[in-house]
Amino acid sequence: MRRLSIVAIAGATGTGKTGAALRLARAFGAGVVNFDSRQVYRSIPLVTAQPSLEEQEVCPHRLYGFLELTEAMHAARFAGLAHEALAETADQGLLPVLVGGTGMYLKAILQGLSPIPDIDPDVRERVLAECAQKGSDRMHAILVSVDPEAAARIHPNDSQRICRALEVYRSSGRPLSDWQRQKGEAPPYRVLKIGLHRDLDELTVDLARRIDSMLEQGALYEIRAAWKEVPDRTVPGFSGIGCPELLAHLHGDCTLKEAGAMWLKNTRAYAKRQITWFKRDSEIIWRAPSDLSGLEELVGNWLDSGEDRAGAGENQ
RNA sequence: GGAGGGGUUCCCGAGUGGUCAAAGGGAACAGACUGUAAAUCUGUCGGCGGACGCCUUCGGAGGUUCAAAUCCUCCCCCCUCCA
Repeated sequence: MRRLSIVAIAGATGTGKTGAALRLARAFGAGVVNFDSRQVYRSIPLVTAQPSLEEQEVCPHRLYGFLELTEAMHAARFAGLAHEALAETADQGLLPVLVGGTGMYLKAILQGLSPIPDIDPDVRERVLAECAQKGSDRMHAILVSVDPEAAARIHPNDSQRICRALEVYRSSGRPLSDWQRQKGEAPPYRVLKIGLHRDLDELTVDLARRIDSMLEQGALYEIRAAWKEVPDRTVPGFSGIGCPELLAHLHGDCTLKEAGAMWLKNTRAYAKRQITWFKRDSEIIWRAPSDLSGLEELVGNWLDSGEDRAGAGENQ
């Protein structure tokens, strides 16, 4: 992997990351690489707030809207795709700019993941079935006996992580905690992390506005079409906020107004989780979306300082 | 006008003499997080104090009782039904 200089723009949903990225595209000739776990789905660009076609015309955009609703994504797979996309962007002579809101994906890209092998699908299915039957408490007790270290870290109610740990053990024959001792390899990137932060209450006002605007632009129509394509609510693509709410309305379970209220509530809660995640990252340089005036200077200086040290050619 | 039902902590909602600052859910706040991560999960959640505790709270005002959100009286408001 080459030593690329890349900019990462992080922040909660609706803080204007796309806009900030386009500023960099205009100023430096950048290419955007997504790191958002839901914006990868093809059939639901509006509901997942993918950059519009006009926005995507400003510069090359990668890893948006390429996946079928039925297909699952996960951090390791995404990181692999992102490395390719970053390299391709650099090959075009553009500054790669990672943009997104999935903290774990960004971490997987920038720090790497432990080299845990893929899980045998049969094992996975059996574990999930067993958990559904026995409940997370008893599954946790089982985990204690095979991987006490992981069990100590995972709460007995956290069925998702308990199942993951058990899957890894049963599928690979080694405890998850054992695998995780081997840290992932961080790529040799030189990274500038920029975070966009807004007060949550202020952000919520805009999130409400954005939902109204999505509905005006045909979010309901988009979901109806997606449902026609894949009439299954449990499919990975429909797990993004907005989908379950709109599907509930389409099935007559609630009014559109109620669906909108739920959508907003869930989006706000999600934004809160994103803020919690990113604020722990001490490498992030925070900016207010209302004042991005120094952004180009910040990035420009950072690029210059890197060239001095690493010499020419690192970026092309 | 008559007959019922109801007003509970930010919201919904349990609670019908003590074990009630009051179940449960939601919201909110704080947090965790290496392969589902827009997921999953945790803690706090009337005020003050380290705990024991003290103070304020269950529409309002009185009363009964050692003790009331819970019983009685009157008053205010809401809903349903009959007129």
